[in-house]
Amino acid sequence: MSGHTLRIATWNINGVKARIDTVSAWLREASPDIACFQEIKSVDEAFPGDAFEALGYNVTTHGQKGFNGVALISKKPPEDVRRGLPGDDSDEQARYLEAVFSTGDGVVRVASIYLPNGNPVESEKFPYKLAWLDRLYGHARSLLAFEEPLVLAGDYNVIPTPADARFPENWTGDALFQPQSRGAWRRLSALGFTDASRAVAPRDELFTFWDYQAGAWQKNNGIRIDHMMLSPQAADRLVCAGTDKHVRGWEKPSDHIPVWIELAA
DNA sequence: ATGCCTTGTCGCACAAGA
Repeated sequence: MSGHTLRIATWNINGVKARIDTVSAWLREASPDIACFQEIKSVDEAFPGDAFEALGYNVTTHGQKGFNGVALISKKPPEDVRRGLPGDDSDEQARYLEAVFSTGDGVVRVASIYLPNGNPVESEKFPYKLAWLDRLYGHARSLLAFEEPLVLAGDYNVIPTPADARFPENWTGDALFQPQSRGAWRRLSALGFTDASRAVAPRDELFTFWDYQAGAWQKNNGIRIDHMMLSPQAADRLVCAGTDKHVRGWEKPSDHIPVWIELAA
């Protein structure tokens, strides 16, 4: 061990154009080595990469018009960039971006994931979510064969357990808390991934999302849906984890907050 | 609660989010 740590974060920023100042302020404060963004809501050509490059970052995007879209912001340039989740060539939604980064101690593979919301459950959106979870399972299993530090980070749109919601009874009919969604989450975990936030703080609230509506933030009506899943080789290097909850109280906040880990590097 | 906010779109309201 060199004694250094690699700081990796994930944040659903809810629109990069509306969040340039907020995101820039957070990058200055948190100084992550790698940041995974979701819901950039921008095509690649319109992504304001200059603002982040001015802070010393490389910018890699996988966007689409209006909705969805993911990005990787990194102090070191990415290698082996993969855009899109394998398993369905007809899927045109930009929800998956993966790359490899060199560190002081080998490489780390990082994915920025924006899982489908899936509501309402009686619509076609819910089976799309479950199919996407199945595809993620298959791809994650294939990546585990590399036996390297791997971080699957992002907005999973899954509330894993009742402890991950302030009012779990309010979510029983929601796609985020359906038995099928939670079952798919458990199957992914059972492949051998470590839920970094829970591993470090088993009993804390650790909410990552508070709705803009009905004073959810003021009432602490939150849920934990942004997760960082670590391969065994990444989990072996886990030093600490946390959330930047104070960012939810800033001007023009996203409805999600940054979630981060530090890996020995 | 179909509501409550917020963002993006080429809008003069709407879809989507969670």
